[in-house]
Amino acid sequence: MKRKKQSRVTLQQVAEHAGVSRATASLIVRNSPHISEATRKKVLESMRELGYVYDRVAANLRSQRSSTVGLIITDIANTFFSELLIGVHQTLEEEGYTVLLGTTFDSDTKQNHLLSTMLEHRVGGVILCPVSETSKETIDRINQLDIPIVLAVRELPGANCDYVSVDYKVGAEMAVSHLIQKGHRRIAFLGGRSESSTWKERAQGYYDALHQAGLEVDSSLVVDGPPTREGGVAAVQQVLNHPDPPTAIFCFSDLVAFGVMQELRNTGLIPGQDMAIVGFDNVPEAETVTPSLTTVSSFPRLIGKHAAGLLHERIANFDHEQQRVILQPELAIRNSSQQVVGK
Amino acid sequence: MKRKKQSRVTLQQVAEHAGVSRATASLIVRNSPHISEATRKKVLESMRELGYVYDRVAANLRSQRSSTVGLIITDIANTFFSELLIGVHQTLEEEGYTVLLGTTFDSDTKQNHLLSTMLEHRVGGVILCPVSETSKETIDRINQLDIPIVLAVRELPGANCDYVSVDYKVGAEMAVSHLIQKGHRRIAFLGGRSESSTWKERAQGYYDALHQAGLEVDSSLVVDGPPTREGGVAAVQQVLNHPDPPTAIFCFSDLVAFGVMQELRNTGLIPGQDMAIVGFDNVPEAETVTPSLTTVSSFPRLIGKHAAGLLHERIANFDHEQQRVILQPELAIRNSSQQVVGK
DNA sequence: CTGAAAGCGCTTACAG
DNA sequence: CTGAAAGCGCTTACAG
Repeated sequence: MKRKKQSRVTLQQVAEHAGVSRATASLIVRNSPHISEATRKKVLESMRELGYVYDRVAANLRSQRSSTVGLIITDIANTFFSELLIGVHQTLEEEGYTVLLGTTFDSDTKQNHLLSTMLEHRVGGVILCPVSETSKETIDRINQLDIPIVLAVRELPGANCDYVSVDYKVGAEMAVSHLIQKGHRRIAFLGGRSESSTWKERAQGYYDALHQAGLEVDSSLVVDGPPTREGGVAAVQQVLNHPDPPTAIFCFSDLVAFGVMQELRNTGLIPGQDMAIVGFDNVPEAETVTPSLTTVSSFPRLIGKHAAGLLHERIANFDHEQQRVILQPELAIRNSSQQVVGK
Repeated sequence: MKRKKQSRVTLQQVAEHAGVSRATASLIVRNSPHISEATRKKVLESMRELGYVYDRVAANLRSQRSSTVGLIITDIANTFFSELLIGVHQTLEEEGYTVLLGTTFDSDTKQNHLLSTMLEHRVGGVILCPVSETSKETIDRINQLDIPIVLAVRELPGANCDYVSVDYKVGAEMAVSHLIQKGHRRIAFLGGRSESSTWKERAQGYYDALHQAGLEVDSSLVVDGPPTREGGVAAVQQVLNHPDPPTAIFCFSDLVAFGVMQELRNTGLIPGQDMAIVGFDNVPEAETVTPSLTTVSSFPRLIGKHAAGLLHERIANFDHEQQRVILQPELAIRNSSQQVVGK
């Protein structure tokens, strides 16, 4: 059975069918109040009968508006980002936006490509979780087009945009101070890209906590790498071969922590008992893994909500002054860090 | 510093700047081969200088094409769906599509709303992971508009669409047969919405495996519920109060299994030792949880790839005959089911 | 409320 | 390759 591709029903056809002008029909789809109830009903009925579907794309083209927004993240397989996405979606869909999603997998090329595509699609704004080596030109390009952009999660030096994130430095400080309080003196910091602002801020918190306790930083206990399970596995291997190995590990993220715990088991060590572990993010899995993971809550869904809110404001008022929202993290203490060190 | 919203550079302006006609400029942005190298270079240079951004929306409107595709899933926080999303994205972005993402959280209202919005945005097609109680009207509506649609993960009775999924029945059979082989005679089936095709198929596999082993089905060991961690917690509570409790649990999904394991621990039972557990999906966490979870691999990323492939074909050739892709699952045997029952 | 006209930024088709 | 014209489906502005 061959089916002919029927063309879309237009507002013109609806108007004819209902016996009104196209202008009137247009007012009705846009919910104008200056229409008598009788006409409105008649036209809505015609739409239903003809199976009319509003063409938002044509409308946006004519009125120079946009009802889409781009969201670019680095890794959707990371629960942190799927939570952030939920926050963005919830807020933006309420406001009537549709979200174009792109995942960069931390590739700058991919990021540029995605941004171009989104701009070509006339997005009204972009929420960007930038890749580590994002160039300032990337942001400049968007600013020049006067497309509102909100950075989330990672800051870009010199970028002139709204920014929303969590205070990673304070989070790292909380985590490391907690370990120190449990008696640990040799604490490693594993995983994460050392180029990224998110890593640098955590590193700063890590240093600060050590200094406050009068401990020296041993840079051989700081090993960066991909912020993934595999990255955790690789990083912990390096540290375990250390002549004077650590007794506790502060991990860049929960994902890294899971890799670390897995690899510890592989080498016969029991995480939480032979080695204290603290993660970062507080993903749902952190609660259910064994031992349950002490970690820093970074509230990704809330980050998403705030980013969406800022973007919405910025779209409404482009010249609004630049805003920064920095959420305060919280330490969730669980079993992976409870053992007190007794020498 | 007030900035005036500058309007978009148009192809017309580019043409004028380069001293060619608008038609020629249009041919160049569309990579037509009938253009001399010199002209092409000149025009591309003008584009760069003026900061031209191709307006794909206007182009699509004129040419009656679409470069977007809708993807509707039920829960992005579920790794199964984020993996599926990755598969869809990878395939579709290669083909030049941009993905509009929507999450229904299993609400029919939300699903209808998302579909409407996507149709209004002129999507070229839709990949739908339908909510459990999707009405046939929902699909009819899309079919009437001649918008290609591919169903993924859940089948809808009577829906006249391409479909891609995993053979859940066979997967469930593998899981339950494995438990029977380990000596279990009382095996519960926990979690999942009993209205959904994905549940029914698993249930069928569960029944079949029991029958093949000459075991009777005890319907009090079958407890449905939300396909989430919380659902697992709730379901296992019911079964633990059973006068003749099971020795093994086949869970609707890994997520349910994690909830089950968590709750077992809460009640003082050791998962994998006091109670054998098998999950479904094989999410990354299944490997790292303790005990590591025996589970059925359902290859969500591959499902996504196939769904995207089918949609792409269907867009290219609307009258192509209806296709079904059913992937074969695999059992990943780990520690949560290794204990042999000795009475 | 209506009607006729113009225009958003592009593509298409056609005569040169 | 060019140029002028028409049109995708809508909104806008304006005279009635």
